[in-house]
Amino acid sequence: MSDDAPAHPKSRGAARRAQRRGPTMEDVAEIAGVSRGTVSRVLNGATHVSSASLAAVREAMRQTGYVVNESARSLVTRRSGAVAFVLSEPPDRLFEDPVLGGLMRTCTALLGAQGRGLMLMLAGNPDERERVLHFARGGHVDGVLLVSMHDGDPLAAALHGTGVPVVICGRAPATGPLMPYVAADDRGGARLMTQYLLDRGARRLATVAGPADTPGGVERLAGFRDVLGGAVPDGAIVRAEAYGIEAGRAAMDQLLHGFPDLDAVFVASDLLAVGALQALHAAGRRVPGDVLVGGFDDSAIASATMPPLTTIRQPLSQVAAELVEVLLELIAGRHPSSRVLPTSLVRRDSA
Amino acid sequence: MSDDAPAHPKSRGAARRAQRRGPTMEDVAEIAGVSRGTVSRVLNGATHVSSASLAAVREAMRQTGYVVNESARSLVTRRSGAVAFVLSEPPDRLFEDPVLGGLMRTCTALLGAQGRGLMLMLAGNPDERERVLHFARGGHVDGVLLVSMHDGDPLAAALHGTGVPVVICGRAPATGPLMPYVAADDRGGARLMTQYLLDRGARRLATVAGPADTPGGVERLAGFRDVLGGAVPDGAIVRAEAYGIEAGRAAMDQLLHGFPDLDAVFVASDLLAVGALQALHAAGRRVPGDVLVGGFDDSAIASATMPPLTTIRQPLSQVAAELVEVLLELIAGRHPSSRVLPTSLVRRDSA
DNA sequence: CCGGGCACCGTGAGCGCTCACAGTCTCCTT
DNA sequence: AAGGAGACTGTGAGCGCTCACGGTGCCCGG
Repeated sequence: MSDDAPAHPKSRGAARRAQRRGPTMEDVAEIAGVSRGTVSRVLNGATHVSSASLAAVREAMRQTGYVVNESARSLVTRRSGAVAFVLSEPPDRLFEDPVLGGLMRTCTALLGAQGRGLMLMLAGNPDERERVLHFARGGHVDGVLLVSMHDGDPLAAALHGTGVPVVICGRAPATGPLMPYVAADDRGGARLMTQYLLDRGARRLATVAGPADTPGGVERLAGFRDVLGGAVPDGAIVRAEAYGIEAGRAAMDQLLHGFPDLDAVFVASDLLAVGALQALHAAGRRVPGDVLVGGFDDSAIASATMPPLTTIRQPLSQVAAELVEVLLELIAGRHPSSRVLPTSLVRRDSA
Repeated sequence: MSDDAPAHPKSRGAARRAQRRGPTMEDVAEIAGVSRGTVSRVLNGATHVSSASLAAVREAMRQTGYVVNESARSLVTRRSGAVAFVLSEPPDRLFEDPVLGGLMRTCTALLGAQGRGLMLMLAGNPDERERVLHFARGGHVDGVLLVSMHDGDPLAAALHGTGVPVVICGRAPATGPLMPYVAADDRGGARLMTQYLLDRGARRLATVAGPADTPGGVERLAGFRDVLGGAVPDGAIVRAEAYGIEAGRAAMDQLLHGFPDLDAVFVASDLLAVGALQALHAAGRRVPGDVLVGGFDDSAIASATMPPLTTIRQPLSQVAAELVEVLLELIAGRHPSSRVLPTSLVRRDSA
């Protein structure tokens, strides 16, 4: 009742220090026998600091266990040190697709090495979208990595409107403001695979394409057509409803129905290919004996199927690296260009 | 040379406003004809605010597009509004395991609905670990969700030392300070599966256990033993090196070698089971004809294998929900208890 | 008719940092 | 020997917010 308030006004400083969370720059400065300004200088770059005071400050920091208060710093610099990783996808995509996990992981590691944090945000419904926008506008993040598979994503344009640097992973929306993107060469990869199937002796080629509103769905089909020219019979192209296993099975069933004597199929994603493999198996077709199957992504699942999937490898860690590089450039005020990274063929047993 | 500095000191306010990023509370207050204090009150709770000024402030906010500066707020409240999601794992785990992705996604969504952000952090090496600790100590996050599969993770103890609320997903380290955790009932699940295999007629049961330093590796094996009692022959237990497909294949090969007449195998994770299935297939054993195979996790891959995997389902979204609930309680200063959630059997074709 | 209570409101004092500026001190040039 | 160019350092003024405090006005009981 009597000891919970400092008795003397003069002891206020000490009391404050006692209840305060951690040491401040001021404390460090005092111990090191320098001023706030000098401590600040060693904190950012340490230019124009004598080696004597540098050492003193370092020692004082060590001794006090000082860690800089990022909020205070952000308040004045208007930089947050964080970037948002925005997933503009139907909610269950992340569950199924290991590709995204890898991307995220690599970005996090790369950003972390730069002392930056990665904030994960979903944008699967209007509420979430609004939150992302609010976040960006509020300056809580210095930049946004937008992973959007869908063309003409309204979020991309809206985000662009906030003035926050944005780089898109996948493909820039065909319409709307242009902003830098990083993507794997889907079309080239599809060409690679189609040609490979041809080289392996396929004569009755079919394809399971991805949804039409995704770059993968458009570009990979385009690559398939590039190689085959006009020689694609009716019924040899079926579009999957989504990128899941179920969708792949359904599409393959449909293909088997409409184009029964196929001897090879290019499937627009590994996950889809898993479903296709199941449908093929159920139909009694042997892979690769009766039909060759080529996938796309080289996701972790590709080597787990039976038989292991011949597929197109997306240079995922390179995509991640370029993604953060481009974003960092953007944040630094430069104007990096978009990048398309080459894909390559990974031969396994399915073709 | 002459027009880049304001001519009159008196115009400074206006110039500042022009170059300033966004409207501040002060601006909103001015427009609404009230004071900063009132604006602040409507921002947090709006108690003791007349409906007239409430409306005026709301309108002024709308009109100016005001969004609160979180850094300034954090600076004084010492709360950041973010929580860290720390992955204490070898780097390639996330690539392979869809379970983590789902957990992350659900946590992000749940946290987001509370207006909180989720910061993804890796802790796969000492550098990263140090970064996490630094982050926690710096008060950049209000709490930490530590996903740690390894027992006695030094990070858990270190994190506990920072005073930041921590909840562990998986299992609390047996040693060290006790902190709340949320886990699925691994042991119970393993019992469930083992009993099921027995009920299906298995007589020569074997198991591929997870690494010994993981709760999954310990608890699931314990559950297996619970049911079988002392009746487990030599060679019927093989420990996988890791949780990957390769490791599963290797372990199954070893089992086939040391315990050739097995008629059922309980594999400690779906990913491991994928490898096991491959090894079995390569050895010419049919599943489930010759040997029954049971997995664990019910990850997305379980329905993609051939045959689809009978497995134990972890209530992932419930784990996520409890995880954030417990953390939020902790942050609020309460003392929630740990939770263990029931698992269930999912019957597919492999057993 | 006056004093006290209550709902509402404005104000000042910071939170811990950065940045520009104004010193100080040393050393080199002319 | 005077002057200036650096190198180094300290200081003040905020960044935009919250929180405690001290006013107002108004209504009610005595």
